[in-house]
Amino acid sequence: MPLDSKILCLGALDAGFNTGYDIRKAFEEGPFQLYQSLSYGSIYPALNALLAEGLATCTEQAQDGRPDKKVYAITDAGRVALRQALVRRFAFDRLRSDFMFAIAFAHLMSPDQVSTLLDEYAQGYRDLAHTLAKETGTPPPGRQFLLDMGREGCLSWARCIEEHRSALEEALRTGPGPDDNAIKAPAEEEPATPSRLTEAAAATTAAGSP
Amino acid sequence: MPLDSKILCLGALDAGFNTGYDIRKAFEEGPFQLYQSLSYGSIYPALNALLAEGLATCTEQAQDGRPDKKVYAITDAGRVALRQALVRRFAFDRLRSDFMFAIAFAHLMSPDQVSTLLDEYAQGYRDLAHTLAKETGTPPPGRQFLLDMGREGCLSWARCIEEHRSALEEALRTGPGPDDNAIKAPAEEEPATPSRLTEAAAATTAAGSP
DNA sequence: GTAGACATGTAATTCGTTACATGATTCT
DNA sequence: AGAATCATGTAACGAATTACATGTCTAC
Repeated sequence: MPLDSKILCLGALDAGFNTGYDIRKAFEEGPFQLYQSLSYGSIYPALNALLAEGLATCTEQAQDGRPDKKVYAITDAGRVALRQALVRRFAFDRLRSDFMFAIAFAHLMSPDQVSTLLDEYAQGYRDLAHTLAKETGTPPPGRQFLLDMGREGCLSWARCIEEHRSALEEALRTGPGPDDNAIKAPAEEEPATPSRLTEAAAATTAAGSP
Repeated sequence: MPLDSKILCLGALDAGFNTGYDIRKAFEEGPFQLYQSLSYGSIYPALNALLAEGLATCTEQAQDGRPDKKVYAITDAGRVALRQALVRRFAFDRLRSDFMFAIAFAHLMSPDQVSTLLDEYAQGYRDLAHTLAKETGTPPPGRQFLLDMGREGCLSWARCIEEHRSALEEALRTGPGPDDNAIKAPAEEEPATPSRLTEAAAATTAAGSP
C-alpha cells in the first residue's frame, strides 16, 4: 500500500501547486521529482476524485491568452486525510535503476561501453543536483530537508561512482577476455539452431525500437 | 521502455540464480534488491517465455524431500539478447520514496512523529547496508561494483539523514505552531459541512485499512 | 502442532503510463 | 513557419503485484 495518486496530489496542493499542470511540474522538474512520479493520466482523475470527496475545492479562472485554468485548493478535510496517510507505515524505498542492473553485466560489454555508461550515469546525477539547487524560495522545514537531501544525495552518489569506477575498469582490463566470449561452446542440451538465434535477436531489437 | 521481467530474469540466470525460487531471492534479499524488484507472478511466466524463445534451457530435477526443481540456464541466444538489451538507452533512475515525500509535510506532523520516522528511515538504510555486506563470494567486477555502491550508498544516505535532521527538528521546535493548526479557519468558498468532513475522513480511513 | 523454508504456477485486480484529442499564444 | 508552453481531459493498453492453489519436510 504505497501512497497513491490522490495523496500525492493532496500533498502537492498543500505545497502550493494548484493546477493539474503545475502539479505535474512539481513531480517532473520540481521538489518531488527525485522521490515520486505522477503523470497527467493520474493527476486529473485524482483531482476530480478529491473534489467529489470534498478534500479539495476548485475555482475556474479564465485567462487572457492562455486556456482556462482550474485552480484547486486543499480543504481542512483534505489536510486531515493527508495527515492520516502520513501516519501509516510506509513501504521501504525502492530504487529502480536500469543503469546499475546493466553495470552488473559489465563482463558482457566492451570496456568502452562501460566507461561511457558510467560517464553518462554520473553526469545524470550531477545534473539532477544542479536542478534541485535552482529551487527558490523559503519552503517549510520539511520541504527544505527534501531539497537538501536531494542535492547532497545526488552529489554523493555521483562521487561514489567516480570512486569505484577505477576498480571496475581496471578489473575489466586485466581480467579474463573482457568481450571476446561472444559465442562460447554451445550448450549440449537443446542445440540452439541458427534460425532460433537470429529470430531471438531480431525479436529483441524490434521490441526495443518502437 | 524500462528493462522488463524477461531481461531481468535473463540477467539473474547469467548471475547464477537458476530456479524461479532463487531468482526471486536475488531480487528480494540478494545483490539486485536495491536496484530492481520482481515477484513470482512475473518470474515464472517470464521463465516460460524465455524457454519458448530459446533464450534459456530447463532441466527438471527431482529432489529427496523438497519439491521438484526446474533448473534453468541461459543459452547463447539468451546472452545475445541480454547484451542487446544492455546497449539500449536507459530511462534514468527513479527512486520511489514514500518516506521522503512524507517528511516534506513535517509541518503537519507532531515533532515526535517526525523524529520517529527519521529514526526508522535511517535505520532501514543501515540495515540494508549490513545485508549487502553479508554477500559472499568473488563475483565478476560488475556485480562487485553493484555491491560496493550499494553498501556505501546506503550508509552515506543514512549519514545524510543524520546530518540534516537536526536542522529540521530545530526548525519544527522554534517555528510556527508546529501541530496546533489541526483545524484552521474554514475556507469561505464551499463551506465544508461537518457531514462532508467526517464522511471524507471515514472514507480515507476505510481506504487505508483493507 | 505450527510456523517457515522449499517449490511452482495462475488469475484477477490494481495501477499507472502512453497516446490521443483540442486549441491558442509566444518564441525562434 | 514550426516548435514549445500553457492547459485539461479520456481511453486503451501494459505491466506488475496480490492472492490463491498445492504439498512436503524440518525446526522449534
